[in-house]
Amino acid sequence: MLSREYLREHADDYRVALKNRGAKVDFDRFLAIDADRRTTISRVEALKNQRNVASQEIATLKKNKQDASAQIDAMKRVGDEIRALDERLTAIEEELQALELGLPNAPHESVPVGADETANRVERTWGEKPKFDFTPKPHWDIGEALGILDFDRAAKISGARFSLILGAGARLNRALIDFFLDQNTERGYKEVVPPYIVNADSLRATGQLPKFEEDLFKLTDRDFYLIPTAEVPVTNIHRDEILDASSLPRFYTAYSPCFRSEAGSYGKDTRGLIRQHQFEKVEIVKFTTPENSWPEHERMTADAESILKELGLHYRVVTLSTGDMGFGSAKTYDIEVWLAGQNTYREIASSTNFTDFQARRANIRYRTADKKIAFVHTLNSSALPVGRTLVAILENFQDAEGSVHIPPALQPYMKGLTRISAP
RNA sequence: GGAGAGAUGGCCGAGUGGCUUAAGGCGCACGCUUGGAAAGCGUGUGUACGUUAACAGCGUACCGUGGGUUCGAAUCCCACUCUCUCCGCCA
Repeated sequence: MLSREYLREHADDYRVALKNRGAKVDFDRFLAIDADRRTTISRVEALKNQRNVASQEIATLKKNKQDASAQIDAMKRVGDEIRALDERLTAIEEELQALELGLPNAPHESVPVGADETANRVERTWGEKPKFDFTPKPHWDIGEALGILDFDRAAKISGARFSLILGAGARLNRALIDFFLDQNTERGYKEVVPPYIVNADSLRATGQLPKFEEDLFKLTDRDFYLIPTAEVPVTNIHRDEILDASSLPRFYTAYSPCFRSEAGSYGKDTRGLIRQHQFEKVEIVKFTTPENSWPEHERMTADAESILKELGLHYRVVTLSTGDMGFGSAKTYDIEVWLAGQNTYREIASSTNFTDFQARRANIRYRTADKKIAFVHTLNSSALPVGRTLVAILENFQDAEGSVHIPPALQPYMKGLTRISAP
């Protein structure tokens, strides 16, 4: 959500932002309703002032045992007017809120302008593509041969886009969670275990609702949703709070399962672990002051990158273009890891500065040193997703025999196991 | 799942229709006092929206949330949410 004042006073700038995003929203309707709201408020508040003054007079008259029926009759008419205007104002406010919740964040000036991912800008690359003297296999072939991935049985248990991870693969899965959390807590992120089921208010705060309900799993009997990412419960930790400036920045990290309906993505990434209804992820979240959010964004991205470096996984960092970035984002870096078996880079982490977009929806504020109140900035990144990291390890560290070598950084988490071999 | 009790400012807590622009206390800030401090005394102390050059004034709203009754609601009525206690169930 953006401030109404900003939208009024920088309407032309925002129109450009909408065009660059390729967003189709009725911004002119928003401006018209906003103006209507303010004139209506002025009218009804003048009437309420009149009523407040009159009820003091009525109280005084009654106290002195004098007749107040003329004043009461007059106020009955004023009351009817107030009721009518209040009803109108409620309708205006409802429409205005619906419209403003549908307005995306304005991209930062450093974001490349473009319609889609072809306009994304590569910022840097780390490591090199591993070399093989055989044709590297995709992870689904490796995993099934090693007996650590079983998609057929997962389909029997649940359906398409679910996975069953077994034996050493499950052990590696667990090791990754532990390793990621250790990496993040060493860098100052506070570990939390949040709820994995949240209410609609929380999803509205982070921006998944109202526009993206179809991406979520909703419980049918109650107003509950399964979280699509730990970003949702962790960002909502401080919803409706006023934090002290001295307590900022605040860094959090959380492991969670993530649930996504992936509606509309039929036919995409149908094989393997890349796109699942349920996956696991460790997330990092930052709350900062506005003046610190951009340097903190760079540091947060570097934090996620350093985990890939520890694992020895080749990657590149790209800045998403205006047409490719998410709804609430002011700027997003995607970290794309190399997948040797599929001969391509795939998104493994998404590092976003939301500026005050989520903070306004979530009403997360802070008190500055000189006692003023302002919205915080929120940021988050994967650090890292478990399944896709598992994929990268299987594909990049396979050998000609079909075994997979465990990166040295993970070996302590695997009781010293150095490789997973065929049974 | 059943029964009961609650929800008031940063915190505690009074308040059952108009003298509440929410008493009183604690905390906090500033001032007086002091060699300095404590104590004491005094003053101040929320948020949002509207108006505005203004974070100055003025106005409106806010006593868990949403409706209703009334000239007027923290106070009366209805629904809901959350918290606590006890019972049942359960990892």
